[in-house]
Amino acid sequence: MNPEYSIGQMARAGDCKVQTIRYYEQKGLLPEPQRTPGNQRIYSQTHYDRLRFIRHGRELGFSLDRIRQILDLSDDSAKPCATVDLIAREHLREVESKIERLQSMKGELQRMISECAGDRVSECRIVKVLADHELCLTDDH
Amino acid sequence: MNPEYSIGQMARAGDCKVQTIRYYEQKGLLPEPQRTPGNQRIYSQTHYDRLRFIRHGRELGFSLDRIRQILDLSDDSAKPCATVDLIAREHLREVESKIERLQSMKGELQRMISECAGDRVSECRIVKVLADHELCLTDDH
DNA sequence: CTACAACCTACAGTCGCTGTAGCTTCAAGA
DNA sequence: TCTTGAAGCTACAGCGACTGTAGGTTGTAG
Repeated sequence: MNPEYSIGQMARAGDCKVQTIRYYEQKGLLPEPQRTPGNQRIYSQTHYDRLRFIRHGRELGFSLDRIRQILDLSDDSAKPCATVDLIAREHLREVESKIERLQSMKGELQRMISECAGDRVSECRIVKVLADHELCLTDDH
Repeated sequence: MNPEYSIGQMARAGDCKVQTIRYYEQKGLLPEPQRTPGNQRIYSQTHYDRLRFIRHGRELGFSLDRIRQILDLSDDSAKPCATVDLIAREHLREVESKIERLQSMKGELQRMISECAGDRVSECRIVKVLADHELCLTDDH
């Protein structure tokens, strides 16, 4: 009745490698499961759900530490969820600032590439811009 | 006449740690500089420029390997710069796809956060969405 | 001469896995 | 029942790009 999963089935469910699951166990994110008489791990539905939780968090870019925090908080379902909210908001802010940084990289890269008309390295705009930060700053505005 | 720099001055110029410079040397990105009689590194203008080049590349998100490639190519100034162009274009593509992935993370995070109205973890939308990927997929469109 | 900052080497640790070596266990087919 | 091959096991090294630490030496200003 209670479903059981091998580590391979877990890996497929979580879209990750078998080693990743053992790594989560080692890092304390997944509790140690029971073993078969031959020492192989057997996971319960609880483990399965927890792994999916972790993997989804990872997909959203949460660090394992933050996922651990959220898991700890959500283990006690009576607790207020303000802290979870806070963690998520902080993470959102970080994602936004990463996007901003990448956007400005993108802009600079595009400018650099579009200006490369020379066919020798000695005239290459890309090399020049990389060599001299001022070139891209002064071009900027 | 020829300016010389200590490793500390280099670090300030490149906006990085002293260890980072030693690391670049170890990885073969910066050539080994001369030393004082007391075994301290003394850098020339060439080193200085090369460090700035590396650091600017890093700011633009290039890996050290790619920076090394570009440096190798630009050392021979007669070479055509098509390869440099190619590397830059490929890098741009990668930056763009990173942005896309982060944008979708951002969207999902915002949705998750905005829907969190409960005050107990047991009703927390954030915890629910993390636990059940379907919740965010079905909400998506 | 004395402080103290800056330098030196060598190595361990970070994050989140991933890969490898060398073994054992399990399940299915002959 | 035996065999084969996939899947599992432990233990550990490696990735990228640094960063930190320990324990020592050099350089410089007062």
